[in-house]
Amino acid sequence: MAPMTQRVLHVDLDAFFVEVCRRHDPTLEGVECLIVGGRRSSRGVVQSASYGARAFGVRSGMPIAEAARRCPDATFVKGEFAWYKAASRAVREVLARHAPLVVMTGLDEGFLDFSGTDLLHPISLLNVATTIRHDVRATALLDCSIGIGPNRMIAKIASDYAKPRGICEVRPGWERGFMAGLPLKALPGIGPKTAARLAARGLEDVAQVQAMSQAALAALVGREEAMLLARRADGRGGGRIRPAGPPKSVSRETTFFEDLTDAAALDRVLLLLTARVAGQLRDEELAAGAVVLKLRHADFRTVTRRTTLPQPTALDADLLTAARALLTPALAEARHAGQAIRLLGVAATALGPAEVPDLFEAPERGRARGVTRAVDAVRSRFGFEAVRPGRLVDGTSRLPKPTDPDAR
DNA sequence: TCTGGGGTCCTAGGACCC
DNA sequence: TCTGGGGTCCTAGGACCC
Repeated sequence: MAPMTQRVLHVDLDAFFVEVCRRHDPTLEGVECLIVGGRRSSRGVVQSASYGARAFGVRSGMPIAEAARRCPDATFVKGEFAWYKAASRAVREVLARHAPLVVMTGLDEGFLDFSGTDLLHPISLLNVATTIRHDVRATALLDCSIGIGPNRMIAKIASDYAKPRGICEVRPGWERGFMAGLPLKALPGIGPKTAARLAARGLEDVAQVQAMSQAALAALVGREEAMLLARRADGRGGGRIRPAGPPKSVSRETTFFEDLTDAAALDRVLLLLTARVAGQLRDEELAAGAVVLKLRHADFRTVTRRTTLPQPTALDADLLTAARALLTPALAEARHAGQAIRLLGVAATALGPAEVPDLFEAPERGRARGVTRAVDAVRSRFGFEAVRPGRLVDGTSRLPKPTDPDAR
């Protein structure tokens, strides 16, 4: 069967984190330079900056300290993941009213697939996009930009081009012309490293790639990469839009306010991270087949250690045992290298469906399962913090603060 | 200026088996 | 005695994305 023409909308919310924070704190409504990511003195990076702050050169991913230097009068806020999630869900519901298939690819963006709809009755996607922008504004109190194109890649780049509060349509046949004006780093999958590697070979713009023969391009970057680059420069790419499957990994990590060397303190953090990972696994009815421990040394070198579990599990104790067995030697290596620990993380991976209780399992495991069910029940009513791991409860074993305790 | 947290996918080497 | 090659699983690291 011939592939039918794709018709795709990409909806991208404008300064999403910033605007959601404003809706939750009316005192922020008039603030021109608003930066979300953490307190002024925190060790974090900018998650999102208002357009006012962007005028000062503030960008997401930039260290907070740098943002504060560029925009000294900015207001810094942290925000709450739960707010973003709720706002994202509200937007998703609006989008779902307008398209047969909606796939969110982040909290603040999603694709709408209209492929084949024009066979039934021709519709103007420009009109649809205009209606969606009004609906999102009215329902979720947020602005968005929309890109329309014959495939995912084009629609996504078009929405970026339309920002803020705009709509950009690229009709079939216009792809090459639209792409010609872009730098290579605007292409999906071309990040800072690849862009630098291509630039070292004299390749910086899409137009250059378009003008080259396949052979000349292959001589520069190799046959494989040449084919990929040429395809994208031509405006083809993105693949089919399909609903996201189950997650492939679940992880929690934290960067400390100060680098740590104390093994006992690190173990307490490990306990908490593991409990959060395990809790999410059970929420989503998944079991882990392997555990990955992540350390970042003071010099920013990142080390991961992985181990396969004897059996799939979502129990705190199982994951903790595995994580601890990884932490001890990894910590010894760091100590040997004279490195304090900047970040600690735990991931569950090789995920599968929740384990079926084994009829012949050891009685302790059955008890652990029962206690876990009770803990989950309390948490589902009162939140994760309602039940804390035992070693974190007594006052002497306080968790090191991952974030700056000072107010902004 | 000093670098977050949550993910996905790819590569590459070594072990092990046939 | 020396020597294949393919397939799969496991692990570590890295690039990229939002």
